[in-house]
Amino acid sequence: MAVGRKSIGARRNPDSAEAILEAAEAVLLENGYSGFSIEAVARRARAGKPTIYRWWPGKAALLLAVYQRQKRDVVYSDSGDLEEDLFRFLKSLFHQWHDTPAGEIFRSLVAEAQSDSDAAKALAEYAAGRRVHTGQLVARAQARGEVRPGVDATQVADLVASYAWVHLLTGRIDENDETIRRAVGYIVSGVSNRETEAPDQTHGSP
Amino acid sequence: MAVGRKSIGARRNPDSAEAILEAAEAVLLENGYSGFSIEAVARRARAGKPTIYRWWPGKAALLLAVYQRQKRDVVYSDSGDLEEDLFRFLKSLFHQWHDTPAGEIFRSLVAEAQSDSDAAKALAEYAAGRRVHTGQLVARAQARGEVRPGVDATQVADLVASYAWVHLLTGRIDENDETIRRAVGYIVSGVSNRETEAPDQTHGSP
Amino acid sequence: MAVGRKSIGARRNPDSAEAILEAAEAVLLENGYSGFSIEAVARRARAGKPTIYRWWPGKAALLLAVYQRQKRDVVYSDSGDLEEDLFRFLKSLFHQWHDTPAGEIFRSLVAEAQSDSDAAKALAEYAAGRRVHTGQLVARAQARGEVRPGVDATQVADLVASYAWVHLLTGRIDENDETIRRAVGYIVSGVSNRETEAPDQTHGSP
Amino acid sequence: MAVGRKSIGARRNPDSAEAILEAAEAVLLENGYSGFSIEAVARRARAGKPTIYRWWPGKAALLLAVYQRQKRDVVYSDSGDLEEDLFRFLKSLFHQWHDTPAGEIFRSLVAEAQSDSDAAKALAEYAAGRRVHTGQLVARAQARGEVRPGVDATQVADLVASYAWVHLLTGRIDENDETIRRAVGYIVSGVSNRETEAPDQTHGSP
DNA sequence: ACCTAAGCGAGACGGTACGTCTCGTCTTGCG
DNA sequence: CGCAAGACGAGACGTACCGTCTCGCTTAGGT
Repeated sequence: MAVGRKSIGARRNPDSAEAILEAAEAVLLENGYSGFSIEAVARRARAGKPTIYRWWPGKAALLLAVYQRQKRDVVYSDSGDLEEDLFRFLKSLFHQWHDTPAGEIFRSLVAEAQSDSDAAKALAEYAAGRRVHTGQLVARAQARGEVRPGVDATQVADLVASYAWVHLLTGRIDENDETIRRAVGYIVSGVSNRETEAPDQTHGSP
Repeated sequence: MAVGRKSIGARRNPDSAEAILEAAEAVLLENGYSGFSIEAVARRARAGKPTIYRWWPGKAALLLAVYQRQKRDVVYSDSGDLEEDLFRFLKSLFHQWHDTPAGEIFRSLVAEAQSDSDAAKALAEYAAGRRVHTGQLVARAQARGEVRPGVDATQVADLVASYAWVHLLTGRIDENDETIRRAVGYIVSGVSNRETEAPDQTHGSP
Repeated sequence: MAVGRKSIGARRNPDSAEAILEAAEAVLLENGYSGFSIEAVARRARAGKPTIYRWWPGKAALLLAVYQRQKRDVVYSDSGDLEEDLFRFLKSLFHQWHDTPAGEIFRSLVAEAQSDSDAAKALAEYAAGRRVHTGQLVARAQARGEVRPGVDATQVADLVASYAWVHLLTGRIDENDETIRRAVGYIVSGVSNRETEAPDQTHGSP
Repeated sequence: MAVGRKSIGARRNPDSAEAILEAAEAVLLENGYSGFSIEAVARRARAGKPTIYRWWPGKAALLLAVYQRQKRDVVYSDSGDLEEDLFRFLKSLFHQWHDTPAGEIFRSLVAEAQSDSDAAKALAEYAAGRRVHTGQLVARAQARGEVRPGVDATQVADLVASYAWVHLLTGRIDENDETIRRAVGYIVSGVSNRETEAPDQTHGSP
């Protein structure tokens, strides 16, 4: 906690930016989105409000910066089985959202995006990027013939991501493995090439 | 617009409640969620703030009431084809969200739920209810053998609803028909019983 | 505490009036003037607000009624010595203000009179009446030749009453006897007929 | 009327304080004590409410500040005759209370002091100071042998001030000269050293 | 014996003010 | 020129009372 941080002359002090982001994350974690205010962040960071506004135009931008600062180490496995890959991806994502500030931050960002157009734009761009990224899992499966050729990989990713988002937004990121796997199964078998298979006899065929 | 609305005795005046909900909806539409405040609603409804607080504990509850007041005439068709039914459902939902205040209200409600636990609880309950409801479409298809026996109808509804929610929250409710139909197709064929079918050659191979 | 008090037909129920005045006094005593509100009185008296407003036009009138309801047993002695009579009067008044709700009530009434013209009018009338009344002490002394003929008895009473009021309003009703007696002495010897007397060598010349 | 008043850095802006006090005085004058509210003052001063609360803890403190801001130029003459001095003092005081906002402000302050202990304390201190101050008139007369040695000058001032206060509080500051002079006469001759005099043949002996 | 008139408790109504919070802007003085 | 600091105008928050209104009830007095 940088105490007595001062100006480093006529230029931007990166320590301040860092302290602000850290404080923002801490405030978000401790008091939730409703307690997240520029004032609170400034107080916590021992920074002046103008210093925050100088670097980020407002709450939304700060929130976004906090989210992007999170090092995202979601697993993008390549087991050779799309269903397994997507399951692991969701598990990893839910785990990250559950055990790190990332979930709270992302929730806040989505909320903010509903009233702030800048945040909305940023979120849309971010989401599109993630869809393409996650879509590569599907595209890979498609390349090895696991998925039918005509399938839109990005849209499959959209379905998976939407499932994850809504679980986050409705407080269901502690969903059990079986349920997650089943959901993934519905999607994967919907795009699968293995037509003869009779997948997902959920509760086990004898 | 009831002018000079007064007390009707020692009990709630439905006119006031109605005027407040109407005003809330109007404020939300005109100024968006960020401009939605109890003060603004009171002003618009020509009601005292305490009158609002008497009936709704806060912003979240009012928002929820406004949403529930919306007469929801989403189409739950029964065409005998699940894919068609779900497509029509999504189309109808997107249309309602796009052309009536419902979309803006629901966006606001989801946002509110990220910081207000009452709203979160209410939203969770509401969402669960809708999943069951929409799930009946799937259950019906299951009953007529269109969907495999082991499939969890509610969870299929969850996938469909999640797709819709995220589209709303990321400003994509003007999604084109083909894309929607494709997404539905992925899910439906994933739970379908018609194993021999080669579904969804989306862009049609000649 | 009259429970379940009801209407007694098409006329005022004295029990209600009584209960209201009693409640008003109690509220004033317990919470002071700042906590004295029609709502609080109604609550305490288990009376409807309109019942209060039906009989008293507002806070001021109620306050006045409460004050007048106090049985005032201020001593108007007739010792044959004006100074003694006035001293006893002040002592009695201070004692009453100190040991009964009367003081708090009167303070409140004076305060109310500064913003409410009805209370002001009522207070003025009341004060004028008291001046005349107390003036009789002086007039009696005048009749027996103790006070000079030209002296305005009412005005003397005014001086004495003013002294008392200001002591009440500035929290000095616990003034010690000697001081009170001295003040009275100044006034009385100012109107006295005994010109040869050298009165009130307070701190005693031997 | 300072328009577009802004912050002048991390310290109090005297313009704001001044504007607030001025507005407070104006509100008090125009709407009386009953119309005197922090909101009204803020509105009139084009100031935010927190700016007021930052500098004054509440209504009472603001009222007191407004009163103290009044430049008090009450006449303290030294004619060599105590009766004349006190008469002129009262005349000057009544005139000030009548023709400037001072009277309304002081009335309000006394009223406030009946429900607010801070105001009560401040008023008590102020009043004590004034008694000492006015007492100097008497002490001076005492020094030149006009007043008996044992007399408590402060207490005489108390009598005079009480007379004035109560006249203010009961709307009698337009009292005629003769009456005022007579009242002063009663007090002065009560403490006078001139024992042979037959003062105050008020309505004239032929 | 019925009817009507008024009082009763209750509590909702449209308002205003309270004192606190955060917003985003502004200006200082130090480094 | 960046920085911490914090005051500024603005306005929303949720609560307390204001004085008015209407309800459903009681009861008495006039018919």
